[in-house]
Amino acid sequence: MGDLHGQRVGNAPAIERSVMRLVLADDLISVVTSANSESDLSAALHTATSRLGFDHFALSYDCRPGSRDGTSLLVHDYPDAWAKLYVGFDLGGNDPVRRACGKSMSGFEWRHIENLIPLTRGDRRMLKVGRESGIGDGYTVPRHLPGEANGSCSFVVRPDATLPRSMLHIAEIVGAIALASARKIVGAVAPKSRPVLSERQRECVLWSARGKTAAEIAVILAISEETVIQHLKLARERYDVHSRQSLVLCAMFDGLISFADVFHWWAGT
Amino acid sequence: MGDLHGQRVGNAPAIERSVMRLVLADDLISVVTSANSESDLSAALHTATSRLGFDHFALSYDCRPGSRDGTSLLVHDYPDAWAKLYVGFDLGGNDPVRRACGKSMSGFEWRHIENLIPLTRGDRRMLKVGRESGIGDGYTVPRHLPGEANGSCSFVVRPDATLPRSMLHIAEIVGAIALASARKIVGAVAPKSRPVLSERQRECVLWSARGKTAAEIAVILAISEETVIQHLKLARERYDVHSRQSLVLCAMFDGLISFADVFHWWAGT
DNA sequence: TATTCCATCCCCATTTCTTGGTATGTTTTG
DNA sequence: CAAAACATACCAAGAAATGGGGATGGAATA
Repeated sequence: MGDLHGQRVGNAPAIERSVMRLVLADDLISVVTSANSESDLSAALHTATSRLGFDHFALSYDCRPGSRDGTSLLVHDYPDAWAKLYVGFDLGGNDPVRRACGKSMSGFEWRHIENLIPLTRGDRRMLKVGRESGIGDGYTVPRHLPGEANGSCSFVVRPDATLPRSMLHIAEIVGAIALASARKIVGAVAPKSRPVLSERQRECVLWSARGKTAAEIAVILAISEETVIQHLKLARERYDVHSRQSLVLCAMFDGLISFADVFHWWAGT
Repeated sequence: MGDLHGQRVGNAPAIERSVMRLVLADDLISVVTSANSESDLSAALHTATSRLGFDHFALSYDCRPGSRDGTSLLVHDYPDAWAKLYVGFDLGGNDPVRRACGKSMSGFEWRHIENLIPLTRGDRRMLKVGRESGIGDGYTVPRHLPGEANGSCSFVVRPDATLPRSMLHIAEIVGAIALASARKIVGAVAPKSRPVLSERQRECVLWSARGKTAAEIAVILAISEETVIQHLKLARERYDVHSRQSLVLCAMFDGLISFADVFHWWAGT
């Protein structure tokens, strides 16, 4: 084996551990990927949690962040004491981990949470109560779909234990896949035959989303203003909506235009 | 991942490949993590790209409008032909990969892009032109921070090559870390500079997003139409936009309203 | 306590959008 | 090939949105 890309691989036990980690990762990934129901997902995460060296997990997926009657999914195996406190006092709205999720693109250790958000006294009190209820340090994988959903998947150890640091990257992948599965489960967004706009219609909608008027779009696309109006008219009829706001939203929901399309252009101007 | 799952300890070449992959992953992660400038990041991604078995990479990171300096970052090593076409014809606004980023929580293969968004003829044409310019299949890792930024990191192979599937999970991690580094380089946006709408303003924007006119919103909220117009006016000024389309998009990007807010209401009415 | 922000209401001039038509030539597709 | 879809262009009436002025009372906050 020896020298790989300039790095010594190390001794035999190290190799064995590496192989074990990778095989473990592949195993867990396939298990979590195949989860097609809430109970499947819970079982898969339970398995992953213990085999990665954690004590607890919690996955939450909210289609409507901050609202009440939205589709949401919460699976966890937290100690009863903590679960009761958390749900009973609606601590979710004040959870610093949850807040930190909005500030990170990838997984983070709870011990480093102050690098992401400032902690208030209430936050520290909450973390302390958590420790008293069996919740120690943790690693949380956040994911966001602007305008659609927020989710997080946390792997947690007991108060007297330390995070299995060599497993964090695997936890990151497993967590991400678990969230994708969660989205599949609650979303169940069937790829139905949606009304697709023609290319020209899409362009007009995009420029409209960027805040341009029909006259401006006409100049940009080098066509008549009447033609632009016609394209937008037909596009509205396709979606059966009567305003540009709704038209833009429909096009965005269908993935015909994206935030990046709009904001990137804004940034470059 | 099924192809990975089949690999088992006991097969010497398989073990070697596994160890190589892990060592490679650890190696690349530390290289990409330590990137502290645009050129660092470019070099790190260049290394990662070739060692993962890809031919090209492209990372883009876009901050939301309103943030001051360095609102976006783009590093890539695409062939000149494609880069010139892409920039010259402003193909970014039509890029289906970019659009698909808004619909996925984790990395996706370009060949499966139709599972995420519908492809128009123009999209297919663009992909075809890409292939003629040396851009084949790819794997893109998207990340979103509501109200702050969108980013994506793509790893691409030549048209005649196939994606190194066993490396995709490592690509996912490397891509995520690269985006985190990009965020570090560009600089996190101060959250207080973000315009926040008042509750009433937000309500008006939401009903506007649902396709209601000012007069209708007035009836719904039981206030004067003039008041509704005033709320929307102030909201537009906060975001410095001049159309309801843009206003709705800004509010949605900031997480003040969501697709669920709009479409669930549509569904339930 | 003073100031700022919020919610509410009003007016007016101008621009833009929506809706209803019609029309011609090209491209795609069954 | 024929039918359908697309891109282009035009007209006209009425509805809606935008941008510019104001004004009041209350709540929060510094």
